[in-house]
Amino acid sequence: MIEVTLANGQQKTFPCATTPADIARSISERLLKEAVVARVDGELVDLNTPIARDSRVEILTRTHPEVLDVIRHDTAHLLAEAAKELYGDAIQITIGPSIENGFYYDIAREEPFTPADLEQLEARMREIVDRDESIVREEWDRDEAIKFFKGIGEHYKAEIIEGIPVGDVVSLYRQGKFMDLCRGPHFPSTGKIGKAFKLTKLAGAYWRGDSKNPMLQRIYGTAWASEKDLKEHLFRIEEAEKRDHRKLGREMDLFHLQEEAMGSTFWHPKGWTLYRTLQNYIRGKLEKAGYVEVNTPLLLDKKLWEASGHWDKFRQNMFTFSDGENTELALKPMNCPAHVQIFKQGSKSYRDLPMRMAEFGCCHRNEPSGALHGIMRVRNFVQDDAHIFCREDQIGTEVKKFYELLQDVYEDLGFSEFKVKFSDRPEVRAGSDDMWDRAEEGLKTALESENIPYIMNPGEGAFYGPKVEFVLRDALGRDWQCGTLQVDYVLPERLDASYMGEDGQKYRPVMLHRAVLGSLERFIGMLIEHHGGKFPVWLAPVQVVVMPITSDSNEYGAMVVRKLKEIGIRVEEDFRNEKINYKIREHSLKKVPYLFVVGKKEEEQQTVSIRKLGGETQEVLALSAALAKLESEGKIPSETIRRLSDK
RNA sequence: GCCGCUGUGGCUCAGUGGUAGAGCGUACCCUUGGUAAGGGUAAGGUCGAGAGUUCGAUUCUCUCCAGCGGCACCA
Repeated sequence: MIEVTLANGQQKTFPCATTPADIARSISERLLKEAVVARVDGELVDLNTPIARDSRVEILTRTHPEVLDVIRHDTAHLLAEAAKELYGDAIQITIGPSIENGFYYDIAREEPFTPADLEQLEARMREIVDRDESIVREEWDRDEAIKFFKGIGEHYKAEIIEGIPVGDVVSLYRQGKFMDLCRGPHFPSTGKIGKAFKLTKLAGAYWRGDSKNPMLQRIYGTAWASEKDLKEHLFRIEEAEKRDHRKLGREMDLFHLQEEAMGSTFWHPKGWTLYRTLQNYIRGKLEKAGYVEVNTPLLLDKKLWEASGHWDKFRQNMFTFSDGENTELALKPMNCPAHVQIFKQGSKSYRDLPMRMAEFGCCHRNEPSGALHGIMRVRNFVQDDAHIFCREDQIGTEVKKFYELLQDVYEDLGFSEFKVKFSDRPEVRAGSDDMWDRAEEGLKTALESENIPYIMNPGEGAFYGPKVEFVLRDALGRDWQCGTLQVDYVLPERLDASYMGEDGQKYRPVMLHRAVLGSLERFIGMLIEHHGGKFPVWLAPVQVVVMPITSDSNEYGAMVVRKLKEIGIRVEEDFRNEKINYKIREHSLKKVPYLFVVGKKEEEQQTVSIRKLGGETQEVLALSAALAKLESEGKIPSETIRRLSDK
């Protein structure tokens, strides 16, 4: 007999090898009917997994949040079964995990799948749900399983099992005539999976994620616990499409891209205003945080990149050419080596440290064509880059100061949430293990002493040092890695930077690479999507449009425009011979935060009728009050630094 | 770079083996209208580029380019 503790704390005894299904039945027929998987001592298992010892058992139904993953995984199996039924030996199945919002299955097939195939597959998946096939776990000997999958022509599956140690037992799941290698758990039958799923897209994907391997066809799908959840998800996708920065960039006349300059941005007047506003905002913050701004050459001799180590690792992603004489040059892909050159001019003393050197550095990287994406991933971009040259014992304070700056900026820009990721040494790297130990330790200590919670991101550091990444969550719940902070002992060594210490000896400075926004292009793309184009007033490229009701009020309107310009508001006038409805609609679609309507009444009383973007009503304010309102709302929020400590 | 899809006026998109159409936008005219589209007229296209099949290609085939969705990459 075993003793089972239920979720409500109740204890019951059952015969040995009782299954969660038996337990559910003992509680109520209804629970048995609704049960889909169980959690035994913290681990999710099938309903018919025998329980061998005293355990805590929780019976889960489909509405439990952890079950969603199982639903998605089950749906992936439905897809594989449907595909085998429809295409048989013409395909091989490989892997099909659950992912955020859904699942995918990678399938090997000569012929490409078409959207029509997706419809067929989806219809067949629904049939399999209707058939309500039992899903049964079987334990196989490893070698037997390999033989089995080879026998049915599933060589990818066989290859996966070959990676499992000899003598191990592998679990297979059988549903109808379909067998798949799988760890589980799964629902007891296909009928319970439900039909709140949809196949969404087709894509290529490399076998085992390696570009040297053959390419498989990946079918993506989304799956949910209920039809309602599915609908909501599809609605969210539609909303995201409406906010696409490429679409809004065009509609709001911010920028454009074209073939002749692929991967580079043509900033239109309004977009450039936005860009400059953001840049000036950051510039103000940096100045108050004790940075100095510099500017360095775009073109640098290849020798410098060889010395820094970038040539070795990134040459294929650099734009290089000869000057026609003896020199090979590269467009800088980043600013660090150039900043070291400035540091090296003259001799530096420990008294000069920390030296915080910032640059809105214009970088070029020859990104693979398939990587380009709107203005989010481009070949020509500007970073809000800076390098802090400091002593090792100053790392902690500098990390703290940077973190404060970062929090301050993110808050101003309308982000309330961000995550911190810690990336440690990658496989291919520069510098000794000893150096990496020190760099990783120093950075971790700095984070921990500031009580900054972080998650590990193993092996993802830069080639010269460990990296902290700051990941913003936008209004649609998507994550964007923006800020970064990297500790680097390698470059100062390689490029021979030094300072004189208190004892008159030469020392190597440590270099902290850091950015708050990352690439301005990418950040602006993200800002556009985060705000759906409806920027806070201080960022909006056009803050106010003044529009007279009839041409009789043009003169008064022009005066209002003049007054707004005098106080530095970005204002446009719309004196066209159009109805007020038409103008309201047009400028609302262009997402102008404030529309000032002026007519006879306003002129007589020296007021303006204000319509705020998204509002249904209007507010009539004295002109002087309206000016004061805009002046305060339109101000760049860098006037005060809230949490920044003094140097 | 790899796999798939797409490429028609400024934008969104129809369409056809016999060299093209709509809506919006633009220009002009009428309209002076109080908070999300007033009316009329007109202009505007080498149908992504090149080659091939054909009497004839925007349409079919091939190559290339770019965009889109993924994968790989991301100092």
